[in-house]
Amino acid sequence: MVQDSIRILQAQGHKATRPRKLVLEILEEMDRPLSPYDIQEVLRQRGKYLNHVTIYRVLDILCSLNLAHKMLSSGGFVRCSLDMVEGCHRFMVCQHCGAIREFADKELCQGENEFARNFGFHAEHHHSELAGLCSRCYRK
Amino acid sequence: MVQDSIRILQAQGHKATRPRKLVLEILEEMDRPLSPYDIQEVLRQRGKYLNHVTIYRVLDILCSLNLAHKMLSSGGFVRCSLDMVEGCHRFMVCQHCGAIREFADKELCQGENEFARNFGFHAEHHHSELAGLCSRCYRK
DNA sequence: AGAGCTAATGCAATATTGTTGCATTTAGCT
DNA sequence: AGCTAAATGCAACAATATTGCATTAGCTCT
Repeated sequence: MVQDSIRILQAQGHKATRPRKLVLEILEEMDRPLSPYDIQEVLRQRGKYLNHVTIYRVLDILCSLNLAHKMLSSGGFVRCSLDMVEGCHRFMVCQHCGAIREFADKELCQGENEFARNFGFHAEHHHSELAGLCSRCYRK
Repeated sequence: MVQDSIRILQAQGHKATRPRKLVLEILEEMDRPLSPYDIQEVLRQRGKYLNHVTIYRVLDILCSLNLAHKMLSSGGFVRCSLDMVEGCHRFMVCQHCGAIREFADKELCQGENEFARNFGFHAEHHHSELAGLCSRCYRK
């Protein structure tokens, strides 16, 4: 999976560097959003080091290629777990445990687009966050 | 309009203070998101002063009562221009001029809820931002 | 494999954004 | 007018993010 992302990076003319691999690995393992400093801390615990500026820059690129997303409510980053619907990024955010789950749906986007069009607005991409409880936390 | 918000504040046991009125006035006039420091700057230009901490605290309250919203993409705040659909906050964000337009729609929420339910997720509120071009900017 | 070129990193400094504790002030009540 | 709890301002600090520049390290081409 990290390999896939690396290949996409390279296809876009970016290099396959150690920091990029490390950041991708961390995001891969986590199902909750991590801030750049969180990522730095996780790495530190594993005896590895990256400057936070580097992490910011890696995340910028990943986001620009939709390989990661910045969660708006928390400011943290998650890796993109889909690649299906262009410009449609929807997330369920568990308010209790912080877990993230991404989904996408063309019909929802069309619905939003239609609504927007009525106001003369031309939508290009959608980012939606649903706050609530994941199945695990709901049971309690 | 500011008066309406003030009344809601009071109904919730909050006081009708000068800082709260000032912040509401500024948000009222703007159709784009303002950061707390932006608000402070606008006030300064009018010869008024509020501590930024105060502005943060006012905005916290306004958001908790849904009288304002924090725009996730920019971090800025806008006043709430609706009060129709509980827990449904959708925004068109013009990428060119920064203008914001809020909307809400029960069906969209039901659609998202249904999707979530299939993953065992129980959604409580929705915050969606559509990036694109407003009618004015689209024409260019 | 090694050399060269350019992109990427690390560092230091700084800017921006957000938070906390506490003394002082003020809105709303009697 | 006076009382009291709530709200503000201040100061200090914490967290997050950005910039310029010297150094390093991927990648390409022998």
